[in-house]
Amino acid sequence: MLSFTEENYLKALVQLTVFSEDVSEIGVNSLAKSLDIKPATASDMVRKLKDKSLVNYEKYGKVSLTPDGAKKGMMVIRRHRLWETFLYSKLDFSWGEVHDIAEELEHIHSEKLIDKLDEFLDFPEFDPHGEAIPNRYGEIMIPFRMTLSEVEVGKDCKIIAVKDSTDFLKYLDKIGLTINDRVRVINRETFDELTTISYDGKTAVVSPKLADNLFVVCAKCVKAKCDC
Amino acid sequence: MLSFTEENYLKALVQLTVFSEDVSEIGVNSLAKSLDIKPATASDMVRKLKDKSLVNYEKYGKVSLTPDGAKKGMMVIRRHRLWETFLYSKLDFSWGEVHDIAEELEHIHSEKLIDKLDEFLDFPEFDPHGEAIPNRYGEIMIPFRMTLSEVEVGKDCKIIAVKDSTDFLKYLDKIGLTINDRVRVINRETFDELTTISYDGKTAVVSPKLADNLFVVCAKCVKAKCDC
DNA sequence: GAAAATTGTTAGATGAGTCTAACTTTAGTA
DNA sequence: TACTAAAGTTAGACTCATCTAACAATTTTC
Repeated sequence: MLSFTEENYLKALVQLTVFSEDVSEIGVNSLAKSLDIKPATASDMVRKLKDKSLVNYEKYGKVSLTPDGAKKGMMVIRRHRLWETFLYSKLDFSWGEVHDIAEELEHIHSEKLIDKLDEFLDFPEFDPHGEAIPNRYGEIMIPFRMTLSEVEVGKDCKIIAVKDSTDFLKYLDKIGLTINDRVRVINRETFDELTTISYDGKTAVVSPKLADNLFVVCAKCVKAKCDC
Repeated sequence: MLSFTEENYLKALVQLTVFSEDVSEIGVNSLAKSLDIKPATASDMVRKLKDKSLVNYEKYGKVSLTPDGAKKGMMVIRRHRLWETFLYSKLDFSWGEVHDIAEELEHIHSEKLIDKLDEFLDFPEFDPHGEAIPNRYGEIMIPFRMTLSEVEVGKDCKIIAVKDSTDFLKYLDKIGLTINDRVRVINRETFDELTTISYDGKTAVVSPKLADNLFVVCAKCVKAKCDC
């Protein structure tokens, strides 16, 4: 059984490699930085993970996950995202609150628990931040993502995820936009990229900064890339 | 913030003192035994807990909980029992499976999480084993307990708890008895104490051994001691 | 009340995960 | 290419929770 700490290393490695578009290996320094520990500590731990065949590594080289390590890291992420979904949709926590609690819950080991939780939540595909949830085999659909900035004028779309910064979330609350909302793009100025949208009977003008941080899918086909 | 380990000590102490009818202090040896560790380890830890004002202790003396220690231990038990209830009633786990998973879940710290979970479960008073769940202030109603053996012939009662041994649970499953069932006592032989009961349209004759291990309340007033 | 049994303490060791400080290797640049 | 900066490693130390082995205090029993 992996320790709490080992799981965190694997999770970080998945996030830094599997979920990164171009990087599939990474240095000890950046790994340490992402875990907020000293390189010396990470160096030791990477050796330990290599001994357990969870990572590939040679002294002074790069770190990458073995298939086994990737699967185990992916399961931590599965647990994290399922718990976040539970907290958000069943216990009524806000977006901002779920992460820290899920950081603890993700280390509860029972596989049966997670599969039952998955079923209880009706096999959600995305967590409250719109991140895809790996299935019980550790497989994940990484969807193409379209932002509100990319939606053509006249089209309808649906918000599936948002950039999770406190200020941004507060602003969204204020203008009454939330996940799963349907939004129509009414106009976009070529001069300054200000976008006029309508949703829920309201109309608003939003900045490109906001539009860049709202991830959406086509309201018709529910895809990020389509010809609708 | 208390460590996983410290919490387990406090939990054990609550179980050995607060929940014990006559004992309110305990020796290092029995504490060690109940935690399945060596007395030497417990001895050290007790000193540490004393330094944190969680227990009262003098060398070669007895251990007892301070009010602060008792409250913190009680909260671990609250978390444990609420999670057990969640696993049993929402995720459809069996009685026997919930304990081990709850042993891990009980150490998730967020107070808000537990209060929300409590609300989600509709403020249950008893866990699936029929044990009372402490409230958010660490207060607990320890009910008088009546067993099926004590119910007078002709009266109705409701099963609120069972002795949790695998064999016993299997037997209950087989005869179709479960928690929350209403049972009427039809007859009890003075000779061998065999009790005839009816429940759910069925009739069964049960041994004193079984009847002693089924905890019930009066079906009318939902109390263990009553004049109904 | 002294011997035996039980209970509890201390000292020293271990492994996990972390740190700092000093050193080594690799990579980037003038 | 040689120097410097960045990245990585090693050694030694610390904390936490545990152990074993030896010893000390207390309680029980005859």
